[in-house]
Amino acid sequence: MPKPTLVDVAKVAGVSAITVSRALRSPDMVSDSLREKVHEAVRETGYMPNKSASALASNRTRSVVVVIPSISNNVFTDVMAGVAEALATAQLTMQIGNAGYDPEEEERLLRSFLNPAPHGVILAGVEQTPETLKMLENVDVPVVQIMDLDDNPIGKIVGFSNTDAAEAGTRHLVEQGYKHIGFLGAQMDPRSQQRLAGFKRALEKAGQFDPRSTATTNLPSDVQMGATLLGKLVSQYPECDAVFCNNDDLALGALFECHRRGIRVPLDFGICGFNNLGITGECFPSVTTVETPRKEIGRLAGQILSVDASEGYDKTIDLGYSLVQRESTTR
Amino acid sequence: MPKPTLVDVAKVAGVSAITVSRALRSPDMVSDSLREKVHEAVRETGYMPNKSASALASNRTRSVVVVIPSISNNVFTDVMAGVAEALATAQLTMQIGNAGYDPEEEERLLRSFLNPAPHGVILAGVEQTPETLKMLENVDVPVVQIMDLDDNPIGKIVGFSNTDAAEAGTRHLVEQGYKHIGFLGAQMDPRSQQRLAGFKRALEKAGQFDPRSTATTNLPSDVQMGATLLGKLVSQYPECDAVFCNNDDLALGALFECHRRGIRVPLDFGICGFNNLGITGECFPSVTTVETPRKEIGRLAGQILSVDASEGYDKTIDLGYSLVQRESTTR
DNA sequence: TTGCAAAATGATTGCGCAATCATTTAGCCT
DNA sequence: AGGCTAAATGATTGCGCAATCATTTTGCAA
Repeated sequence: MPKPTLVDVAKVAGVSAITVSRALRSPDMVSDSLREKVHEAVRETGYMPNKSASALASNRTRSVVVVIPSISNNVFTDVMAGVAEALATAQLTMQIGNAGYDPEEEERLLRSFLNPAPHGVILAGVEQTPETLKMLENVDVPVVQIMDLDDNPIGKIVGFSNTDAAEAGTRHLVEQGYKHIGFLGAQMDPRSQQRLAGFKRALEKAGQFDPRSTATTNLPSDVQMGATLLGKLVSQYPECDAVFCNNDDLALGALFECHRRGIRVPLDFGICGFNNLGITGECFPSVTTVETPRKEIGRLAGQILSVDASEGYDKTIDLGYSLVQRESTTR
Repeated sequence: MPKPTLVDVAKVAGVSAITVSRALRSPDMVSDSLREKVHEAVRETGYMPNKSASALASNRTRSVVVVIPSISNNVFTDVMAGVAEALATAQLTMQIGNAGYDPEEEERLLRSFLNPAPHGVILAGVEQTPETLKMLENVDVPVVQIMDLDDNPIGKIVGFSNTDAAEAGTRHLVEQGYKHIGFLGAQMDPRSQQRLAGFKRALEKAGQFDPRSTATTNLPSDVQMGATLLGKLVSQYPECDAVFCNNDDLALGALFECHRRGIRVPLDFGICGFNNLGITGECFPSVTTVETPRKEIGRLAGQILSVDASEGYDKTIDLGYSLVQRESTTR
């Protein structure tokens, strides 16, 4: 028994194939009785639409392409969860591409994903190659960039100001009275660079910036790297009495390294993270961090691509951030 | 300028369309000179194959469907990363389905993903509904189950024995001299139940099992829940002096709660986790855990589905586990 | 050279659906 | 009832590719 097609359903329902197609896709265009008959026939035959045929005929898929820098970074899995949630209600599926923080790879992935044109595209950041921009223009597919802000996005952009967020976190350390504040950063992608800029801005405003204060690497970011970088920082900047971390993994690594070295947090040393992953609120001492609306960003990006006319949304949507003060900076 | 098709490339190369198709898909079937000409024409036109048309004509996609219980669980993101890695080399893409620990939802997702037939399917565990099994049989698509073992998988199965792994972790606590060992578990899916069974087996063998020793919930598992469950455990089983946790998030939550309560780890209380997420090796004290080969499982599952004849692989592949002893159980 | 098999290339067809255009039916006014 | 418009339904076509079968070319032995 081969898979039933529209024609098979049509035969059972006693109507034409195109009517079945319409009954399923645009229910309001057919009469009530017919719609019921068609649904009955669908149930009877176990019909499932062939997505390839649909895509080929309409030159559009029901799939949103999401290209993220890393599949194992909690930040992006939160985003993905939000996207998935939003798309589910619109009967759309999600195609994940893992670009590994490389715009060229992003371009390669997109190229392979754009024929046939997907329903929409979600990209991280604004660092697309010129070829990518050209490609997206040619295909005429709705694009939402995420995790950043820009006055001139490809389509729409949903995110927050990494610079401002990092500045807020750093300023908080200043306000808590820390005098020699350092910065830890790994996987220094453009958004990390923005956060570094925000860090510098806060310290320059406070007249506290020291050129020895930043310890960064382009290696992947994880808890262990946080410990390593903290070691690097205190050896190059011994007076250092607090640190703003580019993300929570680094912050946790720094915290644990402080434990190991007998540095008292927050008394001798303040720590501020970035993102507000769940664990920062639970560990001991709990870690102050800048909360970012990751899931909400994903959800909104998915929503924007779900509706036909996304005109209701602004071109640039700033979902903001908020400082979550906890024990690691409260002395 | 519309997207170039095979015919356009063929015109430029001065050959027939089907030859272009062959030159791209089965390079050994065409002469060297022709292959070169075709590639040149592809470059010149910027041709990208239309995946829908290809899938429709061949009744197969180049996409592997991965249905996992949770998109925000680190365990499964590690698996996904492994799958993605393996598929990339075979020019296959990955379609993610998020089943939310619900076999019915898994069935719904699969139903929508199976027309046209994907290149392969990866499913977590062995708890598929009867309808799911029937569907998969009808479609005749290669299936790899993961994260568990079974003598009679749908196709192949790659994983480890959750029962044995948990027994090993619990036995380690026994061997370290802990006398009243408890169990923490959240999101009690079938694999968690197996781990609970392994826990009980170890304690019964040691003659130490106490019915008050298990604190579980069906709520989602996270660090906070670990803290909550530890509280529950010590109140219902005050003599408790060690705990085996169903996963590392719970173990970390338990560890932090011990800090808060002034319980000394490992001296007064031993903690063993499950999975060996990176952070367990870094926190203070570092946490003993049972390492599971998550990424390797994903990679192997992807590999099996990448090759045409997966006959080289056993039906059931046990990738094992290993105990990683750290400070939290070393007194 | 001829003959023949193997290798290389080509022509035709249909996959299942949606876009487009065509036709029928229902609803309503005069 | 006749005439009209809008709503509902149908027929035809082609999307771009790969499967299938057909034809041409090449290599090589006798």
